[in-house]
This record gives sequence, C-alpha cells and structure tokens, in this order.
Amino acid sequence: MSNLVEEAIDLLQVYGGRMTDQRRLILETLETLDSHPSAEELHFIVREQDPKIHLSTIYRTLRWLEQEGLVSSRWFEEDRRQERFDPALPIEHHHFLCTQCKKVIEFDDPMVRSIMDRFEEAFEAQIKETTIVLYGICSKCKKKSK
Amino acid sequence: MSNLVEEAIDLLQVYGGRMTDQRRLILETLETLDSHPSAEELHFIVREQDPKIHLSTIYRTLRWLEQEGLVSSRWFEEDRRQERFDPALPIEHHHFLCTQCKKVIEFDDPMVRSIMDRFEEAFEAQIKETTIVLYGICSKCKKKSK
DNA sequence: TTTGATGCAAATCGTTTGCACCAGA
DNA sequence: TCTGGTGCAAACGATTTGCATCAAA
Repeated sequence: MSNLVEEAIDLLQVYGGRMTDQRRLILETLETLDSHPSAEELHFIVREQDPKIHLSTIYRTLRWLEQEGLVSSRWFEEDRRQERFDPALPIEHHHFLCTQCKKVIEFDDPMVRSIMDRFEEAFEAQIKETTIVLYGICSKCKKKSK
Repeated sequence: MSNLVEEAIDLLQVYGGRMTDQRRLILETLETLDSHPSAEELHFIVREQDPKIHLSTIYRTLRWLEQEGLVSSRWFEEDRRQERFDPALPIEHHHFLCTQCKKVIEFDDPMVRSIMDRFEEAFEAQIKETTIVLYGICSKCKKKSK
C-alpha cells in the first residue's frame, strides 16, 4: 500500500474520518505521479479509474491533506493560474520548472541559507520562509530541441 | 512630470495611442507608491482623485504597461491570490515581503547567480528565469513587536 | 471627425461551499 | 444506524471581455 494512504489512515484513526475509495485513489495517484499536478490534471488522471469522481472531491481531499501536512501546494508562473500539489517533503527544498515539458525538479543548495543570512543582516529582518523557483529547459528538452 | 508618464507618452507616440486622464493618474500613482499594490488596492487609491475610474481600466492600463515593459507583476503567497504590480526595474532582482506590514523590499545577491549555475551544471539544464521571495518580518515590525 | 479608451455589465477561470444523498465504520 | 464524504450546482474572488459611449488627437 502506498505510503500516503498509510499515513492518511493513521490520521483518520486519530481524528475519526473515513477512508473512501475516492480518497484512496487520489492518494495513490498523487504518490505515483512524481509530477506536481494541478487539481484539474489530477482530476483528469483519476477519472480513468473512477469516471464519476468530482473535481470538488479532488479539491476537498487535497485541502484536507494539506492541512494535515501530507501534501503541499505552490504557484508557478504559468499561463494558467493553477495551484499545484505534491506529497509534502519533510525537508526544505526549492523548485525548477521546465517551461517546455512542465517537469518539476526539487532541489536544495546550502547557498540559499547564505542568501537568507545576508539579507537578514543587511536589512535587520527576520526571514521565516523562502521560495525559489528556477524556470528553464531541462536536460531532456535541451537534447530534443537540437 | 513623472518618469513613467514620460515613458508612456514616448510609447504612445510610437504606437499611436492616447494619454488619458485615467492613464496619467494610474501611472503617477504607481510611481509615487513604492509599494507593490494589487489592482484593487491601486483602484482604491486612484479613486480618491477620480471616483468614477473603473477597476477594468486599472487592469487594462496595467496590462498595457506590462506588455510595454514599464510595469512588472508577480504573485506572493498571501491569503488573497492577487497579482501585484510595480514599475519594472531594468535589473534582475528579488523580493522580500514583510508578512506583518506587507512592505516589499527589492534586493539582489550575487549568490543567486551561483545557485543558478550550480543547478544548471548538476542537472544539465538551462535556466532562463529565477524568482526568489523571502517572507519574514522587517526591521520596523521587529522593533514594534517588542 | 475619427478611432482608441472608458465604464459598465456580463463572461471566464480556478476554487469553494451548501445541500441532499450515499456509504464507510 | 449514524454521520462524515460525495456529487452536483451554485457561489465566489480575481481578472478579462464585448459593447455602447466618450473624448483625445
């Protein structure tokens, strides 16, 4: 069984909710995807398994998971202003978005910490959170375009 | 006369548009503000001078300026999902948002370039654009909260 | 006078919500 | 059985658009 489903079941035991077919499907799909789908994209995919599942169920499930810390969401600068969702990683990380194939790569770099420290010092501010998104072309798309 | 208004007039001479009272007001306001207002906030402010000005005029003017490169827009992670606008700076830069007073500080750091270079090398990717937003408390708010 | 810009209302897009019904526990 | 979850439709907030009218050039 998928990790997310297990974690969700644990939550349900604590808070007294139910593991429905829809929730299970959404969780399993989200886990196997390794992309950062929008609610609409996720809806499109899970519909292959359950054609009756409603977009509002996708949203409700994602919001529930987000609140429980199992899923996180973010905005990239794209034509369509859609929120994108992925299983939450325990460690801080940043994102690269391939503007061609929409692939997302998660990364980290110790220099991010340095940038934060330097800003805090220069402006006497206190940083709580940092979001970095790199936009460009991934290696696969680079090769293809030749 | 404000810089933005002048630049806009130059554009109009090239492309054959008109400098209206509404456009002038929006441009002048945007320049004096030195915040990063949403269309709605800007609307609220210019309404003091011209109570009849319509929100759609704000949007149309901002989109026009954006297309001409005089204004740039971005999204911060806030409760309301509003686009924020400011006069475009010629140099690449990043943003700090004080989550308390909503003040925005623009900054740059040569390390950003290093992060991009390192990512490009590690993933054989090509970065075209980078957005960094630091969220935290500015020096003023830090002092206040004591 | 000509035609580009405006105000207004209606449309659109992504997301949320109220409610009657359904189905896990 | 009981009550939390679902599907559906309608509401919502931010932004865009069509159109009749207005006003810069």
